[in-house]
Amino acid sequence: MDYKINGNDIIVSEPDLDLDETLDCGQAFRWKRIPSDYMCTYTGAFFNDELTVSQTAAGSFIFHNTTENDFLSKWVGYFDFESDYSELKRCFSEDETLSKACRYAGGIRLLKQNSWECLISFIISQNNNIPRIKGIIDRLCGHYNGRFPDISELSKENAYSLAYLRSGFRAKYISDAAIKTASNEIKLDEIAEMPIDDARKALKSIKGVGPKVAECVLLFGMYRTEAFPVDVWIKRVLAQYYPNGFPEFAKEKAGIAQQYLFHYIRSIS
DNA sequence: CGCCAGGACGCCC
DNA sequence: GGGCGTCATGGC
Repeated sequence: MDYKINGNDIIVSEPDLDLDETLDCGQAFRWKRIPSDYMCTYTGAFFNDELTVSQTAAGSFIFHNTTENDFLSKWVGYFDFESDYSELKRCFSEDETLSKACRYAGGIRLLKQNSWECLISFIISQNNNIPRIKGIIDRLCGHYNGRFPDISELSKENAYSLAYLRSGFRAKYISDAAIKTASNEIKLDEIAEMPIDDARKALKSIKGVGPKVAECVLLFGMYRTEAFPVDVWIKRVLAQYYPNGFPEFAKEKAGIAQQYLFHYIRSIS
């Protein structure tokens, strides 16, 4: 990853990033694409740090109105610029299906998101579709002047006071997650460091958090790349291409592989 | 209109 | 411990 400062912007060169593939692939729900003729531009946030970022036709990236300090301390980590995705994809390409998946959507990167926001977001995601997930999270943040509510704020709410979200049966789950986190019954920072099966068990003690949501929180909110969310699409991939199990060499980064496979299988189905 | 959405719960056997 | 109806809401 190479960058330079241009006035109030940071210009980044990074071949293994595609903004559409990364910011609109169902791992984060608050990025909005700005219509433009000549550039792909998104506005969004890493928890409560807002950003507007563009991908130029030439393939470089503009981090708008960003200081070098903010770029290095927040966005380099968020976009996982420290990891070498070329090397990762080279490694994945040892497997034929993964190789095809990497070629199909090789611009996906794993966003290192905020664990609290991820927990609430993926509780909302269950049995739901992406446009409606975005709508619910949009109403949630709209209620707090455009920022994501912190733990104590949301812990004061209940299923009735959250009716404005129109999140249906998920409202009571959101409330339970907030109350358990605010009371330190759930310590997200500690869970992030636990052996993965202990972390899974702890997350699933929250009402509305089952295997799939727990895995998403671990992967997207705690950067546990060995976490492997299994939904109907990934079940299909496993049955069709990996009847003898997922390849051992990719297990440490299985969650990133899952991102490529998810979009690949959907594109050919 | 009916089907389904990046599921989980509660209850059944 | 696997199978199944149910849970709100709205996109299509």
